[in-house]
Amino acid sequence: MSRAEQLREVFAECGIGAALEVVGERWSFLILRGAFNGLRHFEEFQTNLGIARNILSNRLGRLVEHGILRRDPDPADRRKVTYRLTEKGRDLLPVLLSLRQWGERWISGHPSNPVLVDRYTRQPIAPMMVQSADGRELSLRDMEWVDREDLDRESNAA
Amino acid sequence: MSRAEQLREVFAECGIGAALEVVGERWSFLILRGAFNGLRHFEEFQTNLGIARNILSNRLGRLVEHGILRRDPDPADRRKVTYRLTEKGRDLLPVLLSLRQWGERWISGHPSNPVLVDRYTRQPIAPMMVQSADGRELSLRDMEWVDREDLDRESNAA
DNA sequence: CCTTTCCGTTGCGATATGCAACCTACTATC
DNA sequence: GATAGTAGGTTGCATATCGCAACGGAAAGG
Repeated sequence: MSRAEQLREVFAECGIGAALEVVGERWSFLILRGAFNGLRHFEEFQTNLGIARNILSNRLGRLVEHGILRRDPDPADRRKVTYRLTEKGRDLLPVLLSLRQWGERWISGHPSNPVLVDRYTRQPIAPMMVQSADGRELSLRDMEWVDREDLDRESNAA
Repeated sequence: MSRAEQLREVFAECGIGAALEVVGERWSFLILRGAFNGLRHFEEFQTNLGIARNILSNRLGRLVEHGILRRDPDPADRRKVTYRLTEKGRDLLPVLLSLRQWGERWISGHPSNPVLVDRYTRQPIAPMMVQSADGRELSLRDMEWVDREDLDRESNAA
């Protein structure tokens, strides 16, 4: 097995590694943040993020390849191309929000702008947290890592 | 203000960028995954992840610098150094879990091992989701990006 | 002593990124 | 319909980061 294949295994043996293979490169998260905030066109991403054009091109291509963004011609202006989130891409919102809330709390020290609010109550969304199946908030002390097979044996024994 | 300028402001201050400066490099998330799974020693990280030793040294140093890991001598063996998560580091759990769940759902297609369970009910934890302040699950359609000052004006007007 | 283990560091080649210039469609203006 | 400008790239080249293997000091262990 080649070194590259070994690495791929290391990355892929866990959902985190699998996810990072797709969105773990530099700029990918920032491009996605832009997409969630309404950026659609190449030039918008480029000027707003200050990313190098070749890298932006590469990242957009990768995100499209992996089905996270959809690439369509702009019907209003045939020079333009629109990049938008697919469902797979939109489903990354919890990742982005967790990261953002952590950054606000521990690095920048203050909430950033704009705020994501409940459209109807106008209240900012709640902090992301880990919850039990029945909705209680869990801290690390309340949790345990269990091998999947051991867990199956437990439930069979019960 | 032009649309481009509006967008520039949107991105100027954001916790995501701040967070990525600290944990956005290659391997950082995987090292943290290891730490959450109980890895403590340099050699454990190295053999478990297959990461190059110089890079591992660099990343551990950065994570310690930023207060995400604590570096202590091992009282039982003075050759050894233990790296453990600080509170700031443990607070990254929602990020890691969101990423992992996304990877399981959209990339690897199956849950990975081991599973994080509620210590008492033995049930796997719930999927990470975005919630309103009063605990309802929100989808993107239920939410809206609002400028912080506009939001303040809204609440004053009400 | 002598060997092994642990946590790095160093040198060097390979890969990824940044920057500027260039290119091809298409659009807008006159 | 010639000219200029815009959108979305590509290409060449410099720099930064990464991966690998070899080496080193300090502490166990025998």
